[in-house]
Amino acid sequence: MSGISSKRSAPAKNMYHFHIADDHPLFRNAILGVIKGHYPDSIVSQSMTLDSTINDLVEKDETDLLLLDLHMPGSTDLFGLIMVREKFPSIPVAIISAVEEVTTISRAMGHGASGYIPKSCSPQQIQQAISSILEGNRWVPEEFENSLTPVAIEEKDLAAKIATLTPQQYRVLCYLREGWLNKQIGYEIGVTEATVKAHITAIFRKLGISNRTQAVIMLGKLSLTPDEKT
Amino acid sequence: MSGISSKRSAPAKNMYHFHIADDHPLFRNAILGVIKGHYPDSIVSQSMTLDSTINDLVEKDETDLLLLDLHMPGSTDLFGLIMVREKFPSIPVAIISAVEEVTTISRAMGHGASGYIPKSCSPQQIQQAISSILEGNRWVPEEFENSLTPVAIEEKDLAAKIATLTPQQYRVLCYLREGWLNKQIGYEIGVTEATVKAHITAIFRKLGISNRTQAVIMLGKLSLTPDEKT
DNA sequence: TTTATTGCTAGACGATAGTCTAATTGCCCA
DNA sequence: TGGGCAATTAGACTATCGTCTAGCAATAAA
Repeated sequence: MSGISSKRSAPAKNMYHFHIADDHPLFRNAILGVIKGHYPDSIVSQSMTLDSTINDLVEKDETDLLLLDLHMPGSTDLFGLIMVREKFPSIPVAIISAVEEVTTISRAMGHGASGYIPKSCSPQQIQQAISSILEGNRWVPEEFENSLTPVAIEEKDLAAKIATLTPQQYRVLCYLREGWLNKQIGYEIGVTEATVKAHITAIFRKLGISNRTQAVIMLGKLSLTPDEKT
Repeated sequence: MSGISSKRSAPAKNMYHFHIADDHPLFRNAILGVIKGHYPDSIVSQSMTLDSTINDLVEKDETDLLLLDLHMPGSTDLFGLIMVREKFPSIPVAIISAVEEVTTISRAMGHGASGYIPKSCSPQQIQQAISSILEGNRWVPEEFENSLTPVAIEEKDLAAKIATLTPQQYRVLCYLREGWLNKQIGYEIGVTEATVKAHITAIFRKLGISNRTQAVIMLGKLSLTPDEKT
């Protein structure tokens, strides 16, 4: 509408819809600044937990880019990425993370991330990464471009099993793996304890296990290097 | 007694007592070869699980060197090292591991290991490491000597809590964290299910948690990088 | 519309987990 | 030689977990 000269895409195409999922307010604002600076007309929604992220994305599946922190309540590892990629395969995901190790970056990209942006990146780099991903490319910091390795088979298998879970089962698993009681989980997601139990039984069958402890152990395989703090 | 010329120590001093704790038979034999080659009169005992390792060491606390694999039934992480160091502080521990990352080596050394021997080491290097540790030195591969970092405070705290556990509580925790049922654990260590429960309650109090799932989550903090396979 | 399927819900019931109390043993120390 | 004291053991009891069965709604196929 205003003085921005239109390129090949319609000007409306500059109105991207971003979603920032990060529990760190400072960094959320930093990302917001970069986005608003380069895409002033874009819509930006935010969430602070994995559970609420899923909920938000369900309501607006026209999201153009999800900026996902690897470390937030409900998921401090690759679980969140796997969940989101399965549930919303059409939404590109850019990982935002303080971890800057090849293995972590490789695993994230191997599980379907469209980009990996270390939190140490400059605003310029972040902007560059975002626009590149919006164009359909995959982006990692230059120094890692040629050193990515494939994901382990066992991890792929696990991801495949997780992918068969229903949305509600995902949500339950979010809290289960944090050590919550069924009663607490039920209260949190608004159903009876009995319902939670039913979901959990279904989860166990799909994962091929028989109790919640084994679930935690199994999902522990998706954990990152112990260096993450943010 | 026989033809070995005596040095400053009595000839009996060459009769060291080693203990190899590794569930990989091939590598156990490799280590055994190195030891028998260089210390032909030494006594070598072996174990394949963390639980049995503890039992063996109780019976013979005059062990001169424990060669401990970081990855065996009962502990696939730093838990075994922390346990052994607390229970037998006078026994030097040389870590044997396939993992060759600075962070892992730093953590192991920070938790009281006297040495860290990657499985890729040559027999010569292994022999060199062993004799150096027997002399009271600390040994890591040359390339890591100047790049070790201190252990995180949270990890030290956790180790301190684990250190307050009694021997039997350790044993129970070994199996608990692998997803075993109380009944199974009781059968394994030869006590009633009721007894196992009593131990578990005590463990929860010391760790400041309230159920076994949280125990698994908590101890998961001691896990190594996801690359270990051996 | 009918039929089948899938996901969400929840109650009933047996199994497992966790707490509380207490007896037994071995050990250190006055 | 007796106390403390810590560790281990276990029974009784309650809470939580996990399975089974089943109703209900939404969606897809016939």
